[in-house]
Amino acid sequence: MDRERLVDETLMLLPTLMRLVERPSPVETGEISRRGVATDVQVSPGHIQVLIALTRGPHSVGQLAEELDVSPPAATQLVDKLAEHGMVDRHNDPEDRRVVLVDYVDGMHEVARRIVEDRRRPLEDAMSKMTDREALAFVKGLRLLAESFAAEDE
Amino acid sequence: MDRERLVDETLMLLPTLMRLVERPSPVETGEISRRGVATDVQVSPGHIQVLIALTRGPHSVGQLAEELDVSPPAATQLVDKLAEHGMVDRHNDPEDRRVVLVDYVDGMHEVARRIVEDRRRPLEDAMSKMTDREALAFVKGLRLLAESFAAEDE
DNA sequence: GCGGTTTATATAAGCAGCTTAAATTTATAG
DNA sequence: CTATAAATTTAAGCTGCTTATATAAACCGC
Repeated sequence: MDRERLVDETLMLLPTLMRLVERPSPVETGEISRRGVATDVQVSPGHIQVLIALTRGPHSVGQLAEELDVSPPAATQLVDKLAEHGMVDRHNDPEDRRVVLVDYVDGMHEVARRIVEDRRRPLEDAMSKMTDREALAFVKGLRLLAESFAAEDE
Repeated sequence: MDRERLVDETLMLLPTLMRLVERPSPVETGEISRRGVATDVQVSPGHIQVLIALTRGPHSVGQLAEELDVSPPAATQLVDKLAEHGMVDRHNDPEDRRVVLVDYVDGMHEVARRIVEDRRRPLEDAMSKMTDREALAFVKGLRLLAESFAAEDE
């Protein structure tokens, strides 16, 4: 098969997709405002990642950095903004007072679920046009690509 | 099938993949320096997109902006940098002197091919671990996702 | 042909999200 | 009990985008 064409198409598609994903959707901020959170909230993909990670329980800043594959300062920043908007809370780990545990503010679990839900919509739309096999292959491809690029810079 | 899990995994994977793709690979800049172009060249994904687009012939700045789905100033910037490094050239379209046609500098076609080749490597690695069906499904997924996100902001 | 509008590009200013380097606080080890 | 290491934060800086504005060329109705 002509892999070369597929590779080139991916090289063209990926950055464009990246820009689209980053591009703040006006709909989204509208949705959020309707829920009583500040109108001008900017939920970036990184923030969504944090919100999703927290559904699996509280995380330290370092764990978040590792899970998202960003530097610790970047994780701090993400948490900062979510905390500003009252979505998450920091408290010290009693076991090791250096670590900062991040968790949802009481009651915000549900709000987070709905914010993530908004972000999920375009993905669900896209996946609805794939067969099960295709959807699985797509996610597998993302995983392989992430591994491959990660391997590149050691 | 459990699409919800796939969607969530994608929401976690995509931003991380984006960061990895953006992350300048030290190897790459080294490769480039060996070819006589300045050592500190930073070939971003956007620049790669331009180089690939130009393999299909000269493009106006506006055409590049449209093809990469970026604003015209962003396209100007991308061309600026490639021109600084002597990769591409601007000349006026004789048919319409407002449009700036961008094309490879004489002899740089081959250099561009090799620069793109470097960028292609991690993708080829990843795709080598997929079946033909999977590779096709993966690219189809990227296309669908791009369409879906593009549809979101009108 | 001639003013007024549209189109293609460029310049300017600004912002978001990352990075590395340095500072701070707490834990650990000898 | 001091020296070192680890977790987080602060600070500074860079890149790649954006919108708003400027400039030059083309087009259009008359």
